[in-house]
Formats: sequence, C-alpha cells, structure tokens
Amino acid sequence: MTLTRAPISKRGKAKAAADAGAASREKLLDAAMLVIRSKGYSAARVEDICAEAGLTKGAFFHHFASKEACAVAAAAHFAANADALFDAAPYTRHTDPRDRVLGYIDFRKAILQGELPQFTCLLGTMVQEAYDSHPTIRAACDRYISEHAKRLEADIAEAKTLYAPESEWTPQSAALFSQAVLQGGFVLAKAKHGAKVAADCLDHLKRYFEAILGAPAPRDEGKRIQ
Amino acid sequence: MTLTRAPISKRGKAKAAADAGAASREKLLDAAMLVIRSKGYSAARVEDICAEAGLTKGAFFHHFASKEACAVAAAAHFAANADALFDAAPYTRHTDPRDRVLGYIDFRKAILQGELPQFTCLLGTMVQEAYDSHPTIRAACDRYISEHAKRLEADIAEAKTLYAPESEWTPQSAALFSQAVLQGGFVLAKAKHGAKVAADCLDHLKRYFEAILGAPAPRDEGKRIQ
DNA sequence: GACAACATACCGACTGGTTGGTATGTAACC
DNA sequence: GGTTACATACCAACCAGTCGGTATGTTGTC
Repeated sequence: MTLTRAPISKRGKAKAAADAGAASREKLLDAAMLVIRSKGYSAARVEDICAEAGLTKGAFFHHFASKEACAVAAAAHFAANADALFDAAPYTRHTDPRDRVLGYIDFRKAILQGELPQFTCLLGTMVQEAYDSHPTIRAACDRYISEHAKRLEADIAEAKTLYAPESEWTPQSAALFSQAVLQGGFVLAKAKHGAKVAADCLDHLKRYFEAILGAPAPRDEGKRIQ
Repeated sequence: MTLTRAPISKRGKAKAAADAGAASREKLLDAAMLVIRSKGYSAARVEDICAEAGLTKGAFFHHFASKEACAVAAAAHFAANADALFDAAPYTRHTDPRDRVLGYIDFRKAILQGELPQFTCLLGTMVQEAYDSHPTIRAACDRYISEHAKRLEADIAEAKTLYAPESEWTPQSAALFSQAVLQGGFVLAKAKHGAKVAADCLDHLKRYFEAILGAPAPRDEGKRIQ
C-alpha cells in the first residue's frame, strides 16, 4: 500500500520496465515539485503535473493513489534531493563546527539562483495551505523540515559547546530559527518577486550566529553575548 | 464600477441600508480572512466564506466582483485591523526607540494566542500560493507587508542612530528580517501545529536586536557588535 | 403624507467549465 | 499468459459566477 518503490529483482541487473517505471515516477515527482512550488497545492491540477512530466493521467494514477499521496511522495523526494545537495556541499568539510554553521548560511544564500519555483521550499509552500485540511501532508512537511533542521542542529550544538557553552538558547531552537528565517525569506521573496530580500535575511541570520557563537576571528573572547 | 461605498447622503445621518451593507461586507471580509487562513486561497470556496459569514452567494457577488477581488479586499481589511491593533499597543508609548523595537517583538509574541488561523498572517498565507498566478493578490500582500515593515523600520532607524550608528545593516533590511522571522515562524507553527516554535523564534529575534542595538542594561558599552 | 420611481441588499436556483478519479484498452517485457 | 506501464475515454462532483426575483429602503413630487 505505502510501498513507493518496485521491489528490486533478486539478482542481476534491474529490469528495463522497472527502470522506465522509476524514471516516470521521478519525472512526475519533479513535475509535482515544480508545479506545486509555482501555484500551491490546491491550485496544482494533476493534469498540470502530467503535462509538465510529459505523461498522462493514466501514468499518474498508476504511480500514485491520489493527488494527496503524490504530494506526500513529492515531499519525500524534495527532502531526498536536499539531503544529497547538502551532503555534497563543500561547507560540510570544515573542521570547525562554527565554520560549518556559517558555511551553511553562505551556502543557502549561494543557491538562491534562478526563478522562484526553483529555490523556494516545497515543504513550506505546502504546509501553509494544507496544515489543517491535509494532515498527512502536514506530517510529511513537519518531518522533513525537522530532519533538515536536525542536521544543522548537530553542528550548532558542537559549535555551542566550543564557543558559547554558557548561553541560554538551545541548539534545537536555533536550528529551527534558521529554518524560520529561510521560510520567511521565501515568503517575502514571493511577495517582492525576487530573491534579494531572502539573501538580505540570510545576512542578518549570519550576523546573528556570529554574535551568539562569538566573532569568527578569535581575538576578543569577552565579546560574546548571552 | 469600483465604487464600494454607497454615496453618503448630503447631510444628516448615514442611511440604514448603507449601514447594513457595510456590516455585511465586513462580515464577508472577516469570514474570508478566517477561511483563507485556514485552508489557503485556492481551497477557500466562496460558499465557505458565505457560510462562515451567514450570508449567501448573492450577497458575496453583490459586494465583490470576484473571489480574487474579495481576497484583495480581505488583504486591505487585514492590514487595517493590524494597523489598529499596533496603533493601540502599549509598546508604542516607550520613549526610547530601542524599547519600542524590543517591545514590538514582545507584543508579537504576546498575541500568539488561540488557534492557528487566528494569529497567522493572511498576507503571507496568500502570497505563498498566489504570487505567480494572481498578480493583484501578490501586489496587495507585498504592499501591506511592506507598509507594516515601514512602521517598524522607523523605530529601528531611530534606535540605530542612537545605539549603533556605525553598523552596516540598514533599518529597512532589519525590519524586513523581522517580518521574515514572523512569517517563517508561522510556517513552522503550522507544520508543528502549535505556536511554540513561533514564540521561540521571536526570542531569537529579540536576542538579535539586543545584540545589534546594544544590550538593554547600559552597563558595558563596548559589548555591542558590528 | 401618499404615491411613483428608483436604488440597494440579498436570496437561491441554475449553468457551464473544471477536475480528481475510474474503467478500459494495449503494447512491451519476462 | 501474466504482469507492468502506460494511454485514452469517460464520469460525477464540484464550484465560480449569473440571473431573475423579492424585500426594504430612499427620494422627489403633488
């Protein structure tokens, strides 16, 4: 029922049909991501998604039980894409956890490229309109946002231990705060039809982390706040 | 055509019919605010709004040319409500502009009460899904968000002149950053189905402003960053 | 102060296009 | 020959917007 992948054949190469199926499924998920990020979940028609994927409704309902199920799968797909992107990002190789935290923010700023539907967050977009009417979508968005925050939280926690062990804030709330700044930046970017506001917000966020983790140049230790 | 008010009779009291009309219009706008904040713009049916207002479609299309026009009017109504609320808020009476900025954040935190549709932002909710498909809605949301930010920007600018004249950030971007934190806080609150995350985000925001404007207690002047 | 002429506010049945979902067919592959 | 992976045709429900009608003012006129 909730199985989203065709079982892999016991031995030898994956089947051509299964490959084609998986490829079509991915096309549909990519299309769903784009369409939903462009017009929201409710306004996104399944035919829009099919057209974008170059497939038909037959294919859509072959792979997904419903529009809602597709949205949940798209959320997972979005999160998997993001995981791959951030795993491969260069900032993760910094040895200093504070550098990783600040590098994360720089990286988030660097990927604000292209049109709005290409860099805004599918999860934040969907949860805004679906949080009450579509519990499964809300749960999926919550899960993947929180999982992404957890990655960041780990670095923040390490940095805090090193540079601000006494301060009151928790790494968890700081990580979620970062996600809020990002989500809010996307909202403003949509309102103003451009990524600049979001980038400015990330500048403030970076300054905040520099403040609560101590300034990057280790000169005046007494400078830290809280 | 676009006249939304009956012409006021030359002299004497306003007419009963006009009063009733205005009252119904307001009921519809209040209902639209609630319904759209609950399920988003696309999923909000005009019959939902009518039912919530205790009126029928006849009344709806008597007062608004279209669903989209109603949404734009609801945005204006939302902004007017907000203006009244913040005009009356006690924090505005602080003489120190820094106190007003910090007081604004406290106030925003204090009004995170009740169910999600009661304290989340209509403008942010609508612009997420309508920014590309409904330009008039996007423009309205942009306008009212920016106008609200302008109010805050004035206090931030004053505080900056007093407490951080040298620092690099602009009052405008700091004001927009605050709005991003709020909007993002609402997104996370919806994902997590509770206001607590939003409140935590506002704690971080307040700490940020305390940092960039200098700590409230005027003891160590060298403590300010940037 | 009564009556005609008109305006405003609202109801609710109707319509026509839209849309999520289904049923059926078919081609390829194993 | 059975299963997978689609396409095509179709349906029933939904929903924004229309329209004829009614009730309740309001204004000018005599």
